[in-house]
Amino acid sequence: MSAERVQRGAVRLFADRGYAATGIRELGKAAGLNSATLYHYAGGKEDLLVRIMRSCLEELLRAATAAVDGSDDPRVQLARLIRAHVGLSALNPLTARVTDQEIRALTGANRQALLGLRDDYESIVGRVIERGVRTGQFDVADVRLAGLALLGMCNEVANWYRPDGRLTVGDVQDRFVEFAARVVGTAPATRAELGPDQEPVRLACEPVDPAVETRQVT
Amino acid sequence: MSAERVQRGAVRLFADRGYAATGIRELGKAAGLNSATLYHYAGGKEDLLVRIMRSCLEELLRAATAAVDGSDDPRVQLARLIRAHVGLSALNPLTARVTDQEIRALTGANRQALLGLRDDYESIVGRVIERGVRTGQFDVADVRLAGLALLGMCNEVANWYRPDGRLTVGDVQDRFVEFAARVVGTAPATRAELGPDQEPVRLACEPVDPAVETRQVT
Amino acid sequence: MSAERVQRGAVRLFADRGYAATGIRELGKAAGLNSATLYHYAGGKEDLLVRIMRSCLEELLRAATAAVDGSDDPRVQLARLIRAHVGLSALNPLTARVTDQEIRALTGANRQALLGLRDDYESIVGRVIERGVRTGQFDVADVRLAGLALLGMCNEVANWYRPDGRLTVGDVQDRFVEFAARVVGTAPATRAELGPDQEPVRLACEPVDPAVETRQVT
Amino acid sequence: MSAERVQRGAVRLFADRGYAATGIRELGKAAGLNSATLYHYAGGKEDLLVRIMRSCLEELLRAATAAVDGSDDPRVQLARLIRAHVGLSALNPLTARVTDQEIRALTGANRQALLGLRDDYESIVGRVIERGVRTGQFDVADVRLAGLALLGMCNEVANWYRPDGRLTVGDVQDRFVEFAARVVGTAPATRAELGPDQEPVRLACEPVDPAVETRQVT
DNA sequence: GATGAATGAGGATTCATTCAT
DNA sequence: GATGAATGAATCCTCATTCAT
Repeated sequence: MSAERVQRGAVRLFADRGYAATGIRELGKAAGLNSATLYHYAGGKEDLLVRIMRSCLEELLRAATAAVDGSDDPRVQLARLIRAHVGLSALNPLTARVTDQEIRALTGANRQALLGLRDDYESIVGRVIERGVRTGQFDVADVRLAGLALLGMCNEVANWYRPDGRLTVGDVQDRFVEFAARVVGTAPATRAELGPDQEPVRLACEPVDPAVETRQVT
Repeated sequence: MSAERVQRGAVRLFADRGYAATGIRELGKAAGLNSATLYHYAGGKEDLLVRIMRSCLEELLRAATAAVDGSDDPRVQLARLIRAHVGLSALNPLTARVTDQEIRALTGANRQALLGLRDDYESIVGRVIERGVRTGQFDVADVRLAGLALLGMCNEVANWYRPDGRLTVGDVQDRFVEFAARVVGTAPATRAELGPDQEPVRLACEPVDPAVETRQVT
Repeated sequence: MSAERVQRGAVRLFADRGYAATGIRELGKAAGLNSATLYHYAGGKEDLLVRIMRSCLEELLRAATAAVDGSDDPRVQLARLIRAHVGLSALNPLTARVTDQEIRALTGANRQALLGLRDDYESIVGRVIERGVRTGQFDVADVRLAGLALLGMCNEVANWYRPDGRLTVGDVQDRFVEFAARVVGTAPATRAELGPDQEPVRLACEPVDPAVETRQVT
Repeated sequence: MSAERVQRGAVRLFADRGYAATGIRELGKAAGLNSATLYHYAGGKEDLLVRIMRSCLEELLRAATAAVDGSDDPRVQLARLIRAHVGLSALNPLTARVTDQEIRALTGANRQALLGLRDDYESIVGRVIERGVRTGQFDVADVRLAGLALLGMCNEVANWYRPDGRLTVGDVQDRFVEFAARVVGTAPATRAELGPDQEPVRLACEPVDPAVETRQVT
């Protein structure tokens, strides 16, 4: 399908140069299309970006909801959230990077809608920490700050993870679950507690060979 | 001095819209200058960005070096590093954000030079963790990952800290020192161990009233 | 028949926005067709315009010829000409407007052909005035100017007449016959002199509900 | 002054091809400027058109007001109005044509504003006819229609008058004053009644050598 | 008879930059 | 030190048109 080829080319370029610095002709060339034809599939540059970001945020939100719904134990919920976030970011680093950095490029209703999705996700994380603190399982002085620290940690995974690097997605998930547990002052949930692993989803818009310059994990 | 007014206006706009999306006439207007006059002070758009980023990275590097030089104890070094990084980011959130996000906008030698500065800083952090692990004070399974987690946490401070928010710079520094200590599996250095506080530097290019849309800490 | 639906949609759009400002996709949408299908019926944008204008000018010419042929009395001929022109314009205001204003949009042979038709019509009017002056029935200082004044008066009917307004087509015809007679310094021909009324023709390309913004007669 | 050269070139092209069919690059070339430089002077294509049309309508309105203010006699007022309208159209045929035909090209507030000016002018004409009818000097069955006929006659002057043709501006004014008087059923005001002649204004935006294809008076 | 896909050319506008004043 | 004028190149996007299906 051609619409996906367009998106994949766009994600690579947006991740590399940034949305504003990427021209429509470049986007066309990356998809093997005339720049005019691109409008047939994508309907404008911002629409293209919106669709990419929306697919990423909606999947993140879906995965986060599933993570929280599967258990009542904040320790387990937190571990699953981290696994979901890290997994999605590591499996789709370019899409995740674009989604994280280019919200400012959106205008009007598009911006509001996607900011809303992002806020929805972040408040899921916040509520899990709150509950952990209430149950006494977590030990955090400032719930809001702890959430921001965790989100920061996870968000940046997309900036350095490389599929062809030293670490598998599972490795990074495991380590980050531990980091997160430590940040909130609890023991990481065990594999047994987590239940069957939720495979992170590979997004249709994520380029297959992310040969993009980035900080590589070695 | 007018060159500083130019930089401050530029930082605000770059942080808000991004470098590529900011026009040189906007930069001029923000500084109260004709766009042609701007070339007198800043000598082109990329030069302007380079100077901003260089001042930020050099200060970060200076502060990190000072942090490490003042002690041999990895716990103390880590705490001081975190305080420096968080302090600089929180006191200069717009500049820090631009510095973190716009390296990709640079070309040729400028890019290489600033990537070099960033790597220099990151390797200081890496070495401190390594030493902590070697001395047995830190408990980390993967040194590289721990460094990335800490850097991620700290880098994103610039994305949400607000001077007029609920928390002082010192508050955030204190909490993040604790988070960092937990991530590497150690106890945070006490105030006494840290010695006299190194005041974070307010950069000349940081706008005074950062009334810029961002995720606010509440 | 679909070709007529295409023409009707085109006339409305051309009359509203102008030929050059109307896109071929708009034309398609107005006819409920894909823009490619439109080529099947109309064979290109200019062809579409030519056919519209030609049908209007040919009808005008036909009606003018019939008006002149029916009598030898310049007073009667003039009255019939005016009735024909005003009737056609009022019954087909959108088509008439397009025909009057968009000759400049035509190229090459198309332009020459339609300019020819228009000139043919105008010289019929001119000859009637000339004859009236020669017979002493008309009192005009400058034949050419009188013709231009009459044509101007009648041409603009298409710019303000509204079928759903206060006046019927017949009303306007009657008044304009009187105006024209006065301009050339004669008494208007009576109904009896005119003979059986020639009903103005409703063109196939004229949209049925001319809900187009125009100066309304109130 | 360069801004006038821009306007003059624009008027010629707009009158010739129409606003929508005229490209910005053509406008630039006609003024001997790069298309980008044109924005320096004119600030966009629509702005350029608006300024042209406004100058024409404002002058028309000014002249009409002066015509009416100078006398209480509807016959005199009418004659002066016609002289003003015809004079302005004949002295500035290209500008007048553009002003008359391109209102539809305007958008939003621009359109409203200029439609307002046009309506103001037309209602001046309407009121003069009304008064003439009330005083019994004019003999018209339908005031509104008489006004439309007069306006139509005068408006089209811009479509055929040529400065280098057979007739002077004064000739056309004289004849049209007579036509108008006849249309409303009165005797034309004499030169003595009219008082000192109001010279029609040559607009700054009217091209000096109107070598533009048009119906020539011969 | 109808259409989605495709394209080169061109639409208006803004770009970063230079330079004479 | 400061600026208005100027420009070629680039911006995003729409144009009219063709053609395989």
